[in-house]
Amino acid sequence: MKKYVSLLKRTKLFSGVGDDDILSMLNCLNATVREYSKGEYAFRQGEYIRNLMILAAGRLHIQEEDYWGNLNILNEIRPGEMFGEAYIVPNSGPLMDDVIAIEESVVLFFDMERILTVCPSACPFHTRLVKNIFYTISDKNKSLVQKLSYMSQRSTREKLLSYLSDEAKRQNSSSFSIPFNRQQLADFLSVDRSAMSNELCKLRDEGMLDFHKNDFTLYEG
Amino acid sequence: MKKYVSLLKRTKLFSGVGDDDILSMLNCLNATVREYSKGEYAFRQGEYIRNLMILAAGRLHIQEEDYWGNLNILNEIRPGEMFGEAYIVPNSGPLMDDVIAIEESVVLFFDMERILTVCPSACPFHTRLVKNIFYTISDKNKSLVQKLSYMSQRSTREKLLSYLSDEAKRQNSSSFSIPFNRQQLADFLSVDRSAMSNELCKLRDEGMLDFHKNDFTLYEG
DNA sequence: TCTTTTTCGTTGCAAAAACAACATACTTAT
DNA sequence: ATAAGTATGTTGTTTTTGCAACGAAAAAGA
Repeated sequence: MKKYVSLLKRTKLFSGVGDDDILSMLNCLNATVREYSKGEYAFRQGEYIRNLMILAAGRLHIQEEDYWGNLNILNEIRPGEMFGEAYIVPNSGPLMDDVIAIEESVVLFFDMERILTVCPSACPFHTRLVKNIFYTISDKNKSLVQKLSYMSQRSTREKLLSYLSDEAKRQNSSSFSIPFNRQQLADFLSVDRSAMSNELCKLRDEGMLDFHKNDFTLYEG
Repeated sequence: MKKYVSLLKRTKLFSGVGDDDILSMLNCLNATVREYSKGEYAFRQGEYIRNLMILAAGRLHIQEEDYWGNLNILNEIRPGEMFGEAYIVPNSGPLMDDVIAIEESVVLFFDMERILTVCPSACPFHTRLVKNIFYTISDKNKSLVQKLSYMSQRSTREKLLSYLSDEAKRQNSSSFSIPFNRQQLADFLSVDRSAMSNELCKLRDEGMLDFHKNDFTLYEG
């Protein structure tokens, strides 16, 4: 387990916890390791999950196949990222996705029941851990809600406006940079790149905004 | 505070906690109450939130106005529901939405720091509370991810198929009922009702599924 | 510097969705 | 039972999007 400490201390879950404490917590949380070879399924749709996982190495895809067999990649998990946190809830039902290792991967398993059943005497950093998990999930929640608010707009134009408007708010300025190139932005908003590019230029021509590469400026009506 | 106990025991947050324990926990969590008149803002975009809230009575809308002044209602909060849980994270930045009372409303405030800083000696149900919050957020998270996976489909047809396919999985049967009428389903998937109705009928004519009102059946290819 | 690759805007076309309007079936209230 | 209201399906028109293809600009590499 020792060799994972340096990775874990950089994760959100163990942020602010010292090396020694991480080690004792790994024990406290009943941590176990499993390796997956490329192409192997870590979990399959229909299984029940009872652990919180952190990917230590490799790369995972969370994907689902619909009733008619169409594949859809929902998320890519990279080293240090937590997953499975949404399936810990009792009676949350079986996993609806597949989790597949697209590279040789190493996964750490934590006993979820032990995480939430606090043991302050034995493990002084337990409270910190609970907070960290809580914060991580809250953060994820927030970004999901935001993304949903972009995606629920009907047109490409409205999606763009709500996203850009939000970024302006977030960065507290009508001039700001976005972390996407055009293709990535289109993928993020689930629209066609060329149609989006077209719409952006229309908005520019209408005087609602201006941009140079990833730098945008919004103008008042 | 006593008069809120019967409401609180029915919330997810205090599920499994007895009346007396709820009362002592309200004290432990520094609970406070505030009333809002119809049309009054509980929070405004740009404010910082440091509490977890439960709506005791009335109705709230979480809404946002974009840079150009267009209003968008993101969520409706009903009595017993928790909100603000995503803004507790330190450095999570200011609130991006407005929270407005659309009816005379009563809101309970809980000190978030006290929730996560567990005090097992004084308050035996604290662990239970932490679990409940965790479960609530996880649940919310899960449904957000699911909805996002429907919404990220490009066409109405694909949105329908991914949603219906998921419901079949969830209810573990190719025959199942959905909790929406057509208009609600269209709103949920952010598509036009008549176009969706049209697409449903096409899918039926193609032999992929069948439906009577809210009861659906999916057929193998 | 020159070449290669990637990104971005632009266009035309086909497909799909939004919209509006209406007919029918179904519910609810009286 | 009847009338009013609501939900759903249907159709035609307009608008938007997706798609494919291409050239210019920018970035990355040799």
